[in-house]
Amino acid sequence: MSKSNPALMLLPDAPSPLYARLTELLRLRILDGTYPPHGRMPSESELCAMFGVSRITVRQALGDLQKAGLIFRIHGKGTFVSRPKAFQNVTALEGFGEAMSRMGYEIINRVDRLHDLPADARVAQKLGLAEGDPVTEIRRVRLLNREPVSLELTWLPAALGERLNRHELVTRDIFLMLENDCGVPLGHADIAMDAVLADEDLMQALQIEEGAPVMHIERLTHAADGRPVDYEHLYFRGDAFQYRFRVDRAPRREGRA
Amino acid sequence: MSKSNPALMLLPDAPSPLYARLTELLRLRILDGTYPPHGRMPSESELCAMFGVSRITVRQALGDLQKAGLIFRIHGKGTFVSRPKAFQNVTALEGFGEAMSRMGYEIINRVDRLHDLPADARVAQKLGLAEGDPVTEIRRVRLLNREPVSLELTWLPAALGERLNRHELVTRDIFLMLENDCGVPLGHADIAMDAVLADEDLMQALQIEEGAPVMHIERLTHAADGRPVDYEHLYFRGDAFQYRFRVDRAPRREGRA
DNA sequence: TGCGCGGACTTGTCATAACAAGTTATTCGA
DNA sequence: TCGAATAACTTGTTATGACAAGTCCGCGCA
Repeated sequence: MSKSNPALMLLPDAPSPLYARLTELLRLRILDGTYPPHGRMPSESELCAMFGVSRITVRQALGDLQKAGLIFRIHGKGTFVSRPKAFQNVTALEGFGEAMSRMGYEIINRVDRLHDLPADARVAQKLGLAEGDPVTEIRRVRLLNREPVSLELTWLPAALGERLNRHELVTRDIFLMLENDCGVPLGHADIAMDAVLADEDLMQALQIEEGAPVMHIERLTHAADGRPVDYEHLYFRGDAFQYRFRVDRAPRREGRA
Repeated sequence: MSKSNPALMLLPDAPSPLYARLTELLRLRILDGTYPPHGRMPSESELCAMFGVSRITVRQALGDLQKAGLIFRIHGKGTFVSRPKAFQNVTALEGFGEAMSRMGYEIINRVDRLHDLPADARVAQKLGLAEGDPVTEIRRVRLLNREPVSLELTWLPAALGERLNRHELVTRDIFLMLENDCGVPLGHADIAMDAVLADEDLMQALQIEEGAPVMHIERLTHAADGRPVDYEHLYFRGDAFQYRFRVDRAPRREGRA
């Protein structure tokens, strides 16, 4: 019924779902100021009329924008544009390089080690393999503007690890290579962080003093289907790096204070 | 039409939305093993028939479970239970006490300080106030099973801070008090983490040795409308605590393999 | 003047219906 | 026997319709 609607025709690809196109269109209007921060958006029924779509479609689009943090809704009042938004969807699972290059930093990875070996008990358990199954072990030092900021130990199932290009490991994130080159869509990661003191190995790798504070991050990344695909231990210099992100409040189920 | 359905009647409160009750029921069945990890759940139409609800309701419930990471869906195949799931939806903005009590730990807060004072430049900037505007400063040490795990410094606009009950600060999270008692729905938080060494103050507060590693978290929590409402510096003992959470890969626009 | 009540908005929930699109197993034809 | 078409599933998308519940404004009554 909305095939001839000019507004939606403007969007790049007709094949994608209607609500997705509407989401993008509204996102653009928010970003370009058509709907200014803290301003009220058209009501759901107005949007239905404007774009010739049903309310269920409008609500799906608005729901996505809400999840992305661009708008918020107040029952009985309306839908409003969120404030400027300092940093957007940093909640998202993102490689360190992805995040840094998005901010304009230059990242180089020094690959210290890259080889296959039998999985020890811990790695096997995390990756859902049997002890002794072949895994690829990667040890990298990441340099941000020539300064070492982190030491990263990575284990992948060897079947995946063998498909990584050693040369590209210097500049590209493993995440991107897994998704784009290996056809493994990523789903989520379980993360544990704590603070530790630098040991001998870390001192050398990160060029810091003994006893300097280091942030330790254990990250197990899963494919979209839930299979664990990438197990990492990351050590960040406490003095040179901050891990920043944004978390959203879960939709509150009634009042179970 | 589903008023007489026995399955849904088992749930505590009838007043809450149907899909929410269905979500909880399915969550229980997943947790108690009725639907085992990696097993297939009943199809959407089967669930419709089982509970006498429409597919739109079933899909909303399943969507919530998916967001919570308990299930995943494959187009054309079915809906499946995620693996064991070590820790759940910790992506959500959640108070420390909320998270710990959910895991069965006993939390006590020792309130060292609670008073109003003029905001300094940094606090004023973060909270969007003018320098010198009154803010409430709270200093707490959190004890988990009698052991100190964190030192927390909190600043709130005085208008909000005055509505907090000092007595309740001992056992309840500020987040919950803001939402339930002050009527301030929370939206998101911007977080920065790094590792530092314990100074004199931290040594005493957390009963650790000098130079012990401490995880430092700066957190600026915003209300649903984007207004900053709660600025905190948290210091966690590196040896006694891990910050754990889960992040999801950003939904890939189009080319999503 | 002030208070309450209702009407006109808003978003939230839910039902019914249909078709599209992806997966799997079966069946039929070469 | 092997392969392709197909039927029978699945989840994904969308429309239409209805009522509930929250907010706000103004009208009328005391």
